[in-house]
Amino acid sequence: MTDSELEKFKKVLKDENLKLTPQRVEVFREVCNSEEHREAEEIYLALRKKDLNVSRSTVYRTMDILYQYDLVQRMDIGDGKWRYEHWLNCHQHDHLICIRCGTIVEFINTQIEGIQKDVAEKFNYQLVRHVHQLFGLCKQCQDTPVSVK
Amino acid sequence: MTDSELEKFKKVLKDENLKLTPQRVEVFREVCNSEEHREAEEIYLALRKKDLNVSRSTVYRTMDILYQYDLVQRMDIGDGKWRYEHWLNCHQHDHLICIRCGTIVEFINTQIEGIQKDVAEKFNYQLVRHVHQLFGLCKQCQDTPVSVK
DNA sequence: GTTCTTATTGAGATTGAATCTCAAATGAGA
DNA sequence: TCTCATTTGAGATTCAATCTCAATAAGAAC
Repeated sequence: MTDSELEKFKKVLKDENLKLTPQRVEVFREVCNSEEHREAEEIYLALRKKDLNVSRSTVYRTMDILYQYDLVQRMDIGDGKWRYEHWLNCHQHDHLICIRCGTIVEFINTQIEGIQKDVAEKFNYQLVRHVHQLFGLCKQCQDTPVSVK
Repeated sequence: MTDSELEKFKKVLKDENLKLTPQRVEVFREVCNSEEHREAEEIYLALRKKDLNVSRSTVYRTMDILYQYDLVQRMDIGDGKWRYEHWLNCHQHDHLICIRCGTIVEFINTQIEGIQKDVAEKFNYQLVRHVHQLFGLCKQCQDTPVSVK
């Protein structure tokens, strides 16, 4: 987490009359310093492991704030859990997800963006956001036989 | 629900050693005869309204079977509930979803399919399925002021 | 049609992620 | 430093979905 990222967070808190607490800073730092796409529970456990004891409730609440004010991105791959990723210097990407091992890879395709705009326009929808996820088997899982119990 | 659709369902049940029960047929019929994208609960209530008393458990279980054997399509728009739609004569479409009123419109764009294949290939993923959802405001919601309580 | 075996149903209990509650603790402005 | 509204933490609650298990019913064999 760079200083400018922290400043951005502080500004949002100030502007929204939210308090700058150590817990909130630790949660934000934890998200910023990882390139993974993690669930709230994983972020909570990562903090505990570092002896930064922020409660589960506070992690969930802070992730909500971060998402609400566009400081993190979140995605739902259909298993009922939000996955969070930092949203710094890397706007506008979509995801390739391995259905066996769960590996998530990001991709950018500017062509699709244009098509999305066309589709929305055609149906008179004012586009706000989109979800575009490709599910498949990553190279490694294609080459690894399914283990038999 | 046409006869051929019912036959298809019967064949799946037979092939999988599953029994043809009146409850399963009613659930399948209910899904086939609607063009909506409904949650299991809504399907359950629709059946009750018609005095076809199939239990909630059975509706959930039957939807699982129907999805598992590709007789229905299901989607997750991020609110923690599966929405089901019949999957007859209309494969391969994606969705435009109004973030205010929830209206769901289907769209087909063959160009995107090609791009998806290219992306998967580039990352060495063997493509299995995809989720592509555009969220925005439908025409009506754009023109309707937000009601104040 | 009858019998038998096994799958299915229904009602309620359980799960698990996320949210809510409320007393105690703590920011931050005065 | 004081004050007060906000935040925290722990546990309770919510809600869709799944599981459990006794009662029921499908459907194969005869």
